[in-house]
Amino acid sequence: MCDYFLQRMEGDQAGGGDLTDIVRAGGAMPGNNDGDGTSLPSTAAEWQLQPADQPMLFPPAPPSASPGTGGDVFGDPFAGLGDPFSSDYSSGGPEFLEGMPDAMAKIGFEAGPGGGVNGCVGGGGGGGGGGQMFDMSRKPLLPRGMQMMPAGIGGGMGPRLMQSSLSPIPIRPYPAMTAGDMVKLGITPGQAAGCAIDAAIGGMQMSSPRNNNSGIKRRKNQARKVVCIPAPTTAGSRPTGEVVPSDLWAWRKYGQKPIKGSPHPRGYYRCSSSKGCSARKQVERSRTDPNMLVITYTSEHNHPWPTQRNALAGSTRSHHGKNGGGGGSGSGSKSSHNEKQPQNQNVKEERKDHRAAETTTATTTTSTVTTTTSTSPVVVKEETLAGSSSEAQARDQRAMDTVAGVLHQVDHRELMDHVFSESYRPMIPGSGQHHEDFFADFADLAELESDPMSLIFSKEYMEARPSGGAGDHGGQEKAVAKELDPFDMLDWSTTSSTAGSTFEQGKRG
DNA sequence: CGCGTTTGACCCGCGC
DNA sequence: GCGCGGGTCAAACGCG
Repeated sequence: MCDYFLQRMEGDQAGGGDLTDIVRAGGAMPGNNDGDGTSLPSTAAEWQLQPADQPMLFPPAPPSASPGTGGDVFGDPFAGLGDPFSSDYSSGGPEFLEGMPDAMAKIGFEAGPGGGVNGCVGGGGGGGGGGQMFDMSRKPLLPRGMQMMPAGIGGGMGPRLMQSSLSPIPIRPYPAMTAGDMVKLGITPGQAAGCAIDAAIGGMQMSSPRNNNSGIKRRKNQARKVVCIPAPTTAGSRPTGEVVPSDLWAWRKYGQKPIKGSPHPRGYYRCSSSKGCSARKQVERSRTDPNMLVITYTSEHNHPWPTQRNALAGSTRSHHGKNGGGGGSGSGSKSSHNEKQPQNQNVKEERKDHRAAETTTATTTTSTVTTTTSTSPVVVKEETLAGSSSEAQARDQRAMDTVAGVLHQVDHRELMDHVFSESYRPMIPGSGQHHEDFFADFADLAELESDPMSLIFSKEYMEARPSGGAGDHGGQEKAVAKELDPFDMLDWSTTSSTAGSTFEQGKRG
């Protein structure tokens, strides 16, 4: 991997200064072992306990966690963040901090040399202006508790972890690569891993309907959102290792293609929640870090959250899996539908949809929001392509490859607090439901007998969690967090077993 | 029966 | 204009 990465990185300065906002979302996830057998903490407590100076590889995805898609047309939960990067913070540094919203202020940024924000991927060569993990040209409204990668991948990418100095909520140190790792990867402090995401965005080709029929232009001017998440590897993986995190939308796979230069194929998914919905997403693994999945959301959902009927369609297969997990977390070996949710869960999803559906999405410029939930590091990048170029395409995969390295984590509780705070609450015309109500609904739902929650905590999920758990915070707290954390409701089930040949094949096209 | 995945073929954008 | 690579279509098939 390293060699490959080096090759990829050689001659590439990570996009120079065009690196943009990359925020790492992530958090404790159900502990499980990744392909490397690395045991990872699954709870906040665990994360905390994780020695800051003991870098870990990217944590595997939790069997029941996903980037979440409750927030926007892309099905992204972070859509609720709106466009936090709307204001100008190009100067970064103190100015940046001052103007930074409360959420951001708590992140504990370190003013890097040159006024840049250290801790951000210094795509531009550390500090100062150049690229940065966060696009300082935009106002980063990160959820409280969110923390930037300490010392930044670009600024030093050290193992040391930055704790939110203001947030009482402990920030889990993200098992990020160490400086040494970066070096091995050929990433210099000046090269923001996060740059990758930007690059990926810029160069990634758009998935879109064919021109001849749909009339939708291809590759250009299409809003999309890139989410980098740890790939479920254990409970949520197929025999072959293919893992597909699910979100709250119903997706139907309509294609798969091997991507040149990548050992992993890219899966193409279309929203099946509603006919005529143009929402699509592409799922592929990071070339350099198989444990990371790069999900690109394209187009918008033209409908509210999956209706119970629609969402359920064909979902029984996956949810009534032989493993009986009942929860969608990649239960059956043949669970063909990773993305489907149990009926009960759909109920909740519908509620969530009320707020999610209205989130505006397409941004006119690049904006990346990386947040960290308690269960999974997630990098979200949202942008509208102004155009495509070979150059961008060239950066594409590099971006993805490095995206994993720039994720940041944030306590999911605070994250959600922000996500559902007034600031992030999507404007919902005709909807009088406020976030308080929303949470109330959550609470109510949590109490339901056959509540999705019960499904979420599938057997696999529970088993995957380390028994010891370093449960300093106590199970009760965790439970509460779970109830309030939509992300935990996400399903990380696997796709059908028939796809087992997915990675082996890769000879299509 | 309806939904999903698989997968070969086709189409299109783009670079040369 | 050609070839490559990526994205989509759609028939075949599986599953509950």
